Amino acid sequence: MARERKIDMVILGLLSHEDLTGYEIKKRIDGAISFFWKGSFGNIYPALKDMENQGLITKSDTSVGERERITYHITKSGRNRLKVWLKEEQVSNELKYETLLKLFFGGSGSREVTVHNIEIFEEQVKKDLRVLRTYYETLERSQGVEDHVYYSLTVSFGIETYEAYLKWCDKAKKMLEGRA
Amino acid sequence: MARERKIDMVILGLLSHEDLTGYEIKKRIDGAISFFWKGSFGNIYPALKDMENQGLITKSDTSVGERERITYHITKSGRNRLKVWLKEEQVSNELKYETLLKLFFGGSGSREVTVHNIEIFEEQVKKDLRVLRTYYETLERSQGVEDHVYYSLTVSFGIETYEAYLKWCDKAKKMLEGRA
DNA sequence: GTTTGATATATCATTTTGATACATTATATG
DNA sequence: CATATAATGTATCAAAATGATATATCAAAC
Repeated sequence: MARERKIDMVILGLLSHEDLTGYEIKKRIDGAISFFWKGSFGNIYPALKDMENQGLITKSDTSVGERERITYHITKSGRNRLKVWLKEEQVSNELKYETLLKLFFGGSGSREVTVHNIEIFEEQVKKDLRVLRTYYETLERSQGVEDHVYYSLTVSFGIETYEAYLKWCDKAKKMLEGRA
Repeated sequence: MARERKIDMVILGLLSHEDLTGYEIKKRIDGAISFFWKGSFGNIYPALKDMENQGLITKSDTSVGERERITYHITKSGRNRLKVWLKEEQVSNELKYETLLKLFFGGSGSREVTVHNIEIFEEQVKKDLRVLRTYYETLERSQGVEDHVYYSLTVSFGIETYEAYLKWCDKAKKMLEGRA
């Protein structure tokens, strides 16, 4: 993770649409984005401080009464930083499937355990797929907005790959149960 | 990443098959495993030291001449640790697609940039798919070995998902070029 | 004979994770 | 209406992962 802090791009991307607090940023990441990226408070708050010092974002106090609230706004410099990143050639997609790790080392356990692990994965995928399909239907009903194209494509990416997962689960279970 | 150090399981899994040095462990991870997990020296060496202290592995000096070489061997306790992990219910598959992040925030750039980013992804996937298919063919030609079932399934997982990626790339490009 | 690449161990700064601490405000439940 | 519970909000910390770099030996190519 050394080198370029990726969370910066997530934050800038979100702030390019609307002003947000750190907490709200976390909520956004936990939504549709969670299918292809993650973030935590321990990640977000330091990044916000740092980016403010760099002049990529500005903060404004929007506290109500006793309740502390710091809303962040993207600057021209921040928008530029985002554009530069979008144009950068090299991308790193980091995939870590503990499920496959367990499968790969499955020889150290029993076949039943391996099959069970696949079933756990299958259940999770089915659950996520339901959520993704709900997103997709909502998008279908509200067409025309330019940004929706991009959103829609990420959701369809999820649906496409998750369906491939399920197809594989079926195949894998059959193979392990000696039916293939 | 706090909590349970996952690299331990990768190392134990590899050592359950053969004795290895830290360098060799890195090489194994960079092979077929790299499609679903990663590891670095800064990760492996401290883990080896720590696991040796815990009694999960033992080290033996196999240096040749001046050349330093520390070979690690899994203990009964280590094998047990591996089995316990295999049986653990909760798994976390952490997927980080910078490609999708760029797509999601594509509205901040131009359509051409977005399409180009998809093409970069597409090229990488095609390249990886060729490697995976080579693995698969090699496996087909050497059947019968029990462990091959597990290996074969991870490879087929990769092929299945990478094919889904390509299918999506096609769809996405068409959509962005207004052909859908 | 010398440059290049593979083998080998190790550490470091930076980033991410996941948990926790602490406090306020809104909402639901009895 | 009181009170419990959930949501909002900022912040920090230890542990773990990343990616780069340092250092050195040995084999092979040129």
